[in-house]
Amino acid sequence: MESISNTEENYLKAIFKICETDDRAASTNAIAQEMQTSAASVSDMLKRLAKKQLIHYEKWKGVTLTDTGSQLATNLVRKHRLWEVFLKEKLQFTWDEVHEIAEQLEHIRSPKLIERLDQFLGHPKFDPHGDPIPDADGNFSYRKQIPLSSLKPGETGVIVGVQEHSPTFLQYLDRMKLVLGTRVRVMEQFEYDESVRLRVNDAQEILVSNKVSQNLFVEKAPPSSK
Amino acid sequence: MESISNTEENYLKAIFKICETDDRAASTNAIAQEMQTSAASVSDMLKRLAKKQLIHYEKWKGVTLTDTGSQLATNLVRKHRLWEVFLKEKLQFTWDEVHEIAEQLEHIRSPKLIERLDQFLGHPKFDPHGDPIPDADGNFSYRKQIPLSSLKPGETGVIVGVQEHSPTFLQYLDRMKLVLGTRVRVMEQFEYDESVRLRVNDAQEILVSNKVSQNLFVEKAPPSSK
DNA sequence: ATTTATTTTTAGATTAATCTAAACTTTAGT
DNA sequence: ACTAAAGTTTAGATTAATCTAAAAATAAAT
Ligand SMILES: [Mn+2]
Ligand SMILES: [Mn+2]
Ligand SMILES: [Mn+2]
Ligand SMILES: [Mn+2]
Repeated sequence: MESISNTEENYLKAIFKICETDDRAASTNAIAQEMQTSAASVSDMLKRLAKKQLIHYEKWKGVTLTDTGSQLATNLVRKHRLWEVFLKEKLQFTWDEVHEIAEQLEHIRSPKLIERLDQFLGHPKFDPHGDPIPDADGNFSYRKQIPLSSLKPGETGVIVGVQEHSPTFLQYLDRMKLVLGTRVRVMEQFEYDESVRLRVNDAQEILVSNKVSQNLFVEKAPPSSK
Repeated sequence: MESISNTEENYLKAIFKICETDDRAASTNAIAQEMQTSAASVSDMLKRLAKKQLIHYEKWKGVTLTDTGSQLATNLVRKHRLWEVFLKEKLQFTWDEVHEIAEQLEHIRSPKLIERLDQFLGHPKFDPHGDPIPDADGNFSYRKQIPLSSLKPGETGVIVGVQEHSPTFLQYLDRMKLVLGTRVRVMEQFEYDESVRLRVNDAQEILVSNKVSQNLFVEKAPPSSK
C-alpha cells in the first residue's frame, strides 16, 4: 500500500472539484488552472496518479477519479470543512480567513483525530460557507438551494451558501450583513444592470449587484407573515 | 526571505533537543539518530541549514543553532506542545497518543492560529507530559523538578513530568495511576535492585522499578499533615 | 479537406531530500 | 607514535515535483 503525498492529495481534490461542478472528465488544462501550475506538470502527475490507480487516465482524453481516488478526495473535503468549522466556531476566525488555514490542516493524517474533531464540533452538516460536510462514509447532505438572482420580486429566501469563496467577496458580505441565515426579500429588480433591491431581515433595504446575487445561494422561504 | 520546509524544521527541532539536553554542539551522528536517517543525509542538510543561516556549522565540529534557528525551533516546540494540550483537553486523547499527531500539527504555518489556540486553551504553561510550553516570546517556565528516584524514604513528591515519552511507558503509568498531579511518598527503598515502594495519593501502595522511578519527575512536597 | 489554433504530451533540466559506498578526519588504544 | 576504530564528509545515484521549450494530437476555421 503506497502512501500518498500532500501534492497528490491536492491533485485529487482539484480533479474532484472539476468533475463535480462540470460533471465530466477533467481536462489537463482545467487541472493546471485549478492547481496554479503548468499543463506539463499536470501530465506528469496524471501518470503517477494513474499508476497508483487513483484516476482513470487515457492520453488526450481527460481524467476521472477511481473509487479509491474519489473516496480519498471526499475524505479530504470532509477534513477541510470540519477544520473550517473548528476555526470559525472555536477559534473565532472569520469565514474569509478559514480556507487558507484549512488547506494545510486537511493534510493531517489521523482518522481518529478527524472523528474526534467531528464529535467535538457536534457533527456539523455544513461548513462556514454553507458547503455540505460529507459524513465518515462519504455521504453529503443535499439541500435545494438556488442563486439569489433567480428569486423574483416579492419572493423571500434565507442565505445558505456562497458560490464564490474569495475573501474579498466574503468580506463584502460581512460588511453588508449578508451572512448565512440572513432572510432576504427581493423588493425590486432593475432590468438595466440586473441589480436588485433587497430587504434584509425584514429591516433595512440595500442594493446589490447582479454579480453578488448570482454568487449567493438561498433557500426559498414562504413569504413572511407580516 | 527563504521559506523553510517541514524537513528543515524537523532538523532544527532535533538539533535544539540535542543541544538542550547535552548542552553542547550537536554531532552529526546524534542528529542522524534523532532523525532516524543516515549521517550522509545529515551532512547534506547541515550545509543547507548553514547557508540559510539557521545553524553555526564548521566541518568536523558539530553544530549549534543561530538566534533565528533557535527562535524557529522554540516556536515549533510551542506549537507542538499547544497542540498536544488541545488533543488531550479538548479531544480526549490520552497522553500516549498526542505526540504522534502533534508531530504533524506542529508544521501548520499560521501565527494567528497558534495565538488563538493558546487563548482557546487558556494559555497553558505545561503540556500533557509536564513539559513547559514557551510563550510567544520564546520564554519557558521553569520548575524545580527532580527524578522520583532521588527522593529518600519518608519523602513525598507530586508527579509533574516524565523523562521518557514512549507510549508504552505512559500506558504503564496510566495503569498504575501514576499520572501528573499524583502525590507519591517513598515508603521503602530496596537496595538490591533500587526498586521503591510508594504510597499513592495517601492511599494504596505499589512497587515500582528503578527504571520507572528514574523516568518520573516530581516536585518535592512537605510531608503530608496526616 | 487543408490550414490554423488549441490542447496535451514528451524531452531535458533543476531542486530538495534521500540513499549506499567510498574517502577522509579525528579519537582512542596499544 | 602508530594503528585501528569511530565519526564525518564527499561522490554518485535515485525519486518526487516542478519548469521551459518543443513535438504531437485534437479541435476549429476557412
Ligand atoms: Mn475552503
Ligand atoms: Mn468552505
Ligand atoms: Mn511530543
Ligand atoms: Mn509533550
